[in-house]
Amino acid sequence: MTVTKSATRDDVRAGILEASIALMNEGGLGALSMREVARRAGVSHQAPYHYFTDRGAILAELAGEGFDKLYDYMVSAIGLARDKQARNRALGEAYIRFALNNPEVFRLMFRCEMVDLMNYPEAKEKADRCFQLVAETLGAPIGADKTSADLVPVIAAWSTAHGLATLMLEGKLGEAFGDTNDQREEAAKRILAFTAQQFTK
Amino acid sequence: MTVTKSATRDDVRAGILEASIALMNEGGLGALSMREVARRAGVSHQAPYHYFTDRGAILAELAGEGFDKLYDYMVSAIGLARDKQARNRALGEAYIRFALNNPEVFRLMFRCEMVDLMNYPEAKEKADRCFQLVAETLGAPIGADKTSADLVPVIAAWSTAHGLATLMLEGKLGEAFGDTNDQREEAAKRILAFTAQQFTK
DNA sequence: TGGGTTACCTTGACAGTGTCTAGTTATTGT
DNA sequence: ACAATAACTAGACACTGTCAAGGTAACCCA
Repeated sequence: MTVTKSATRDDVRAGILEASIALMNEGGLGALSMREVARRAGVSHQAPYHYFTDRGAILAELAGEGFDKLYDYMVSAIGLARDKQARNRALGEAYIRFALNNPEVFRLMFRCEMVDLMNYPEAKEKADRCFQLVAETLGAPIGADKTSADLVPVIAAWSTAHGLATLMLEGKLGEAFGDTNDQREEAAKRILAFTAQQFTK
Repeated sequence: MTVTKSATRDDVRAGILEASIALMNEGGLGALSMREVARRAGVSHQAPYHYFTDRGAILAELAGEGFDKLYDYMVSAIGLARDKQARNRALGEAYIRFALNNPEVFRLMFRCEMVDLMNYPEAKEKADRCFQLVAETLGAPIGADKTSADLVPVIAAWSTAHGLATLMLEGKLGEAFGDTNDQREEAAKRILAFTAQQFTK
């Protein structure tokens, strides 16, 4: 029986991730430097390398956590919906809510030069899990691979939600839709509703 | 009458931008460092600061050029279309073609932490020009501001095209749609066509 | 109980970066 | 022709990611 003495390995690892998240949320991804992370975690500037091969590995871990969180957002949103149409709408709204609430992580998750999922299989699995959930919720055949024609509607819907989230996040729609996340989310609902209405006409 | 001696001011400025573009296209935005730009342009590491206040100003200039180029893509695509429906489709396709052909510039144009258009009015104007073109082509009332309900369809369509471009660019759709730009553009056409077909049903 | 292996972490160094400051050269207007 | 100004260079600073080498403490097996 090993009694925890001061800081176990896992504590250090967790501290590093915690510091990374804090930095990211405070000053954006640009503020997340290995040395500052180490400083915050109270370890030497080289300690993080014992847990993560390089900066990209930390980002990949954070992105993976992001995909898990997105998954949770979507699952609980779907759970509240009664019929198929409500589910579809809830899915898109959850996607955008996640993006607005976690802008930096969202960026991380969808920028291949920051986190190339090819190199981080466990993060890729989490991402794929999200995509599967989207595809199945929107009614694609189970296990349909991305080349299938069945997925055209899925990708179209995904693109709309993703594009809207991105444009809002990057301020390309101006502040016309409000400067609070609640207002922007409300605007997003209207736009998604319009799209959905066209689809089911 | 000033005879050009060796390299005029404008030449140097142009050389700096040229080197910037080359670096960006070769190694991505991360490879675009002030010092490397200067090295390529054959000037001291400090010379670029005489033309651009900082790294962000170079990026803003490149982004501005990007918006101009996007504008051209869209205008010439619209020109070839006969009716309204064809114009709408051509617009979205041109948007995606631009993104696929100029991935790095496209990223630059739509990432506010890299180029905050608020700080670069002339780049912002070029961006607004693009948005106006999109809005008017898609049939919004002339001069409608972004808060107007008339713009809901415009933003919905824009989101779809932008999201699709982004997801493709970042490799989130896998290589299922092919690894050449032509193949991907073809796939994008199918997806946009599906969306448009829903809208006009 | 002792010795060695290993995981964990530190310190030091290197090349690279953006940008400030100061200095130098060239061009221009009068 | 001369002073002012623009264009450019050189040096320095603090910062970055990461390699290399060293140290320390825990564990395993005799």
